[in-house]
Amino acid sequence: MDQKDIIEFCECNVLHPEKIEIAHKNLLDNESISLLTLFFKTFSDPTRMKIILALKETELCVCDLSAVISVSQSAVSHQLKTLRENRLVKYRKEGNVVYYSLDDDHVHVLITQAMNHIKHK
Amino acid sequence: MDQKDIIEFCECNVLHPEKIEIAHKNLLDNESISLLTLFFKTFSDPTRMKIILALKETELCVCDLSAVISVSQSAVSHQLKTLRENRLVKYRKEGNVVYYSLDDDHVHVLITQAMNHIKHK
DNA sequence: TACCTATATGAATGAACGCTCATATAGATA
DNA sequence: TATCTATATGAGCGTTCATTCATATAGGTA
Repeated sequence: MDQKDIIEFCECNVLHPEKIEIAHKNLLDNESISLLTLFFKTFSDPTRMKIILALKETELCVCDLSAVISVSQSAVSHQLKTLRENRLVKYRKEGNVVYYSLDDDHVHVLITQAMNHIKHK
Repeated sequence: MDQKDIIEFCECNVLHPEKIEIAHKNLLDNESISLLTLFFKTFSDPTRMKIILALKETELCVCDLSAVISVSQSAVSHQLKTLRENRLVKYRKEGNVVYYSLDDDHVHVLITQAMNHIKHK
């Protein structure tokens, strides 16, 4: 992309072309930005976060989840749908009962790092 | 907390007390949940994500940022306020011009890990 | 078959939020 | 002082989204 094209958008005149060039190299394409922000958005809701924490060590049925995190069955089901769509949980059915578990072991590494960030501020 | 209190909320009856006890130990207090989800929420907006990426290697003034990520000055300023409040950026003033830079070197580790997660799905 | 139960889901509602537009503020300069 | 410019910010608007409520679905059991 041309410097000219990059700069065109701006409404003011205090521009630093060398810095802008460096910054521009670190940007990502829109598709990546979208995937990235949607991923983080999944972790930005308290109900979903509680579900993820609850499933850290053991599978739970919807009823268990509702009880453990004190959220209505319907709300839990709605959020489980979001977590399923983002491939963060998987499930198995046993008769009427659906057992959910984490689909990604690495998730808790991310959460732990975020906690450390918060603590050190 | 008593099993009885935990279970009270649930509307159904298929409960697994042993699993519930394990899950319950991994929950966090409401304050921690709130801090954690607010932290992730900061990364869930495309404009803020672009700002963070742009600032990876160099400081930029508001005008530079607006130009690099092609977002209006006003929108950039609004999002910078959010990033400031979450202590993700710091700034220095030089006359009229305000230079922003990242306040946390670890942030990009988190983003890189998130990217890896997405790629492997 | 009829009914009970665990889970899923559509619609409605209210709250949160990101943008635009207009304007305020503050530093620089004439 | 008067004005110009870079940045900040309040109000308003439209959209997104999490919850509740009502209901659908599907598996079990009598």
